Amino acid sequence: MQDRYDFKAIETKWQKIWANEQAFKTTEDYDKKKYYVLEMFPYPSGKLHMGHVRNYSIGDVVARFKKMDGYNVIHPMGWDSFGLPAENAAIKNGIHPFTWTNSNINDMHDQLNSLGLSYDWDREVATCKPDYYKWMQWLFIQFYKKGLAYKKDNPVNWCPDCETVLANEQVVDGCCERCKTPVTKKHLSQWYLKITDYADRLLNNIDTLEGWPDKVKTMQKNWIGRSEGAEVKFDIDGTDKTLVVYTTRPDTLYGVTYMVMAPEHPYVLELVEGTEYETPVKAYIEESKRKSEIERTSLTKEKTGEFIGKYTINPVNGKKVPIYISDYVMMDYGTGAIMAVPAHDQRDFDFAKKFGLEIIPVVDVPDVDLDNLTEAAAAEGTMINSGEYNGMNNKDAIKKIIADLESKDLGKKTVNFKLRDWLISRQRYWGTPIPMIHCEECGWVPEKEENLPILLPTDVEFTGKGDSPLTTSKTFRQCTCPKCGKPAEREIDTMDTFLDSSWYFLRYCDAKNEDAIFDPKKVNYWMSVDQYIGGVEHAILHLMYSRFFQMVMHDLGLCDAEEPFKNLLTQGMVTKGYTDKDGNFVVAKMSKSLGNVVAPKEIQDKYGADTARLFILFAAPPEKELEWSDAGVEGSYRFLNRVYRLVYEYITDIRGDLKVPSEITINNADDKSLNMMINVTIKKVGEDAGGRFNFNTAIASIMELVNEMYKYKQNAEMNLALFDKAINCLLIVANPFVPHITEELWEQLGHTDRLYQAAWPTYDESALVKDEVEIIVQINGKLKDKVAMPNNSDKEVIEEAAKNLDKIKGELEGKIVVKTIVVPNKIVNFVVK
RNA sequence: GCCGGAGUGGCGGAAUUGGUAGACGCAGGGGACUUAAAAUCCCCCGGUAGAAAUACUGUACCGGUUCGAGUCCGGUCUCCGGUACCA
Repeated sequence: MQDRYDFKAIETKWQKIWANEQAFKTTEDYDKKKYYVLEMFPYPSGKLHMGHVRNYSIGDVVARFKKMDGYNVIHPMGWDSFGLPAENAAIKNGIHPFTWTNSNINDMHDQLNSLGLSYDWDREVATCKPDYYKWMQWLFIQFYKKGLAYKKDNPVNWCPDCETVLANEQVVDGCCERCKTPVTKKHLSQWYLKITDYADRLLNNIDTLEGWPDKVKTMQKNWIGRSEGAEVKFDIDGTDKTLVVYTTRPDTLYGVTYMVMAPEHPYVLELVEGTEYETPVKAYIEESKRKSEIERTSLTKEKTGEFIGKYTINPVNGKKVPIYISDYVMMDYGTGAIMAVPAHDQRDFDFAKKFGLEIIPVVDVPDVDLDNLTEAAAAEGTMINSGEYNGMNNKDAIKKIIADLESKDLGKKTVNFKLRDWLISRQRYWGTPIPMIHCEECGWVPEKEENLPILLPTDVEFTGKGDSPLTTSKTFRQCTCPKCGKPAEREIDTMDTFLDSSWYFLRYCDAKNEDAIFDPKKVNYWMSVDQYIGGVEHAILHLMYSRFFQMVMHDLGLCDAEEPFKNLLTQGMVTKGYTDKDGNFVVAKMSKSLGNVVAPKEIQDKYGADTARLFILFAAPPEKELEWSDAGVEGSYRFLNRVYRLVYEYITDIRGDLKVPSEITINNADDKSLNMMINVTIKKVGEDAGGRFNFNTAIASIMELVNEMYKYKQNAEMNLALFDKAINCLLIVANPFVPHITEELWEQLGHTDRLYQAAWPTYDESALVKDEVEIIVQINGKLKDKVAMPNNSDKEVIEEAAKNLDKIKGELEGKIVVKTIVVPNKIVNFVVK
């Protein structure tokens, strides 16, 4: 045999066989328990990176294990194939986005197969293909009919580089999530989905997601940002207007010393018109409009603002307080105006200090000197300076004040959310056309469902400038109104690609259905997804949009499940160390710009896919960061060679032409210990790979089994039947991690069936029981000695044996044993004085 | 600031219910085989003292609960992730 196993030949051989045998094709078997393993589908950039390899290796272990464990496993893959890069390639190289995307899909398909991933390719979907986006359009129309899609003229986030609008969630630190360009505001008429209608449900259901990491749940909760408070009406002195504010601290109403409106507040211009304040106020509004999102929200920013010359009357005590405008108040949260309580809110405090405004404490917070405040006192306390509420705990006062305001029609209890409606229009070509038609007479009308899909036109120009490329089509825009039949115009914007990825997991359940989005029977069998695996960067965007879609589809009667993903595993980043420009060694996420990228192909060529998978799964638990180590890869390769040699030597040298006895007898201590090791490994790997998802420790225990087998082979009297069992078990338990080499060796052993069809072995509980156990002997909790005792010895017997150990005898000499703790099969602890 | 999470050998990491801290691997050291190298196989590998047996010490820091704490509780520090004029 060769020194090193020929991974290239073995891996291509088995990939071909699996494909020919349709090894991982799944059909609905309604009597069988199902398991849905899903990995986030990739954007077909053309090249797989290590993050993909990690994501899909994890998913593949779960899928292969669950299949062996007797589940009807669905493990699909597809392509999130609409999006900007294809369009940019078209602008740059003159290739049509479809051609570019399609060729990338083919490349990536091959790369995925070269990793030996167990996908059912019959369920493949690509969001850019008409058979998929037809149903996307159909779905949009259902949203529209349900009143969940609407068009609104509004200031929107605009990315000048991508030349398109962005949803709130796609603005990160004031910049475009994709290209990092600072986002500006633009006034446009755009389509929105009413995700805010589902805010409470999206929030409340989070607590039912037991299999989700707390981190992700908290991020979603914060993003939804529910707060309870009150709206309070303040009459504006000398006008017939009422300024409504939102506050979470109605208990501080007596501490209001001024009011602030957002510069965009619709009242502002009216209130200053014709007064001496008009000019400075208008200048301030202009200035704040000019500022970018980053400037407006920057941390170090000093408070700015402008008095507008008007006052409000405090409804609780009739006090007159001045009104300011300032950009620290946002128009799109609450009512766009606030009551300012500088004593108890830090932002108001800063503003009051700068503008010399009055500060009145109204809650006596323990350990705070209210007469010399250096910062706002936001904590709980007792009401003061607040008339009839004095002496109450401020938490109780909140309820009382709200009730009193409501009874006098001066305010009401209100719930507010940070979550905004989802802006889904994009001024781009490579996305699903929004199936809406504008008619002069009928307004916006959805396309007739029998006319779907509305295909993307092919006669467009990609200039990268101006409006959506769809405007350049001669045929696309003109149409007739589905309602009245008169000439009308189609919507030329396309959908945010996050819509496409919000329901792909449902389409996998019935990917080829031409008559419906899917068969509910199939979807109800497969859904929810039992295990979803992907990067934590989707914690808010994709995962919340998908939950929203699932709820809507549930409400539309399309499927039973209300939550799409039962369990979620967010895998950590793949990092690698490099030397930065200052000569420091740093570890960072693999990225082209840092030059610390390792291409999967490089590793596969040198060591094979099994080694790549093994290393990635072994080097760290899945949710943690994984630091790439070339030496570690080498080690994984070494291990696979060790396995290969072990099995090969067994076949040629040990078994040879001998017939393996069908009965296994345990003849001696070596046999007993090897047999125990076999059973321990089956148990441990099953628990770690199928339940805890700690693949690193699962692999460690497989390595231990291999070490044990080498020792046995060398030192023990060979028990052929037992060793044969060990060899077979080893291949089965290692198969989910390293499918090619194990499948090959399985065949070499002479099996005529396939390993991918094998059942997970059951372990023998009785084989796990040791005859003799090692008991730890402690004095005052410190380890002093160990003693071997028969399994399940009585407490008294153990204590006696421990006492009689020479070392313990000596230690106990002249001391009084105050107490003795005996934990059977584990420990004896003498407490002495 | 707020909300999460984490701090264990030279390194990645184990220790699942409070019961031998450091499994497994990497790196390192020593040995066997070889003309030699590679590969392979075996042994050692937290710290201090010691030739060794062994003793003491050790899971970021301080304190607590407990017969017993990496694990539980209180406080402190550091790092990572998320988020932020959200009223």
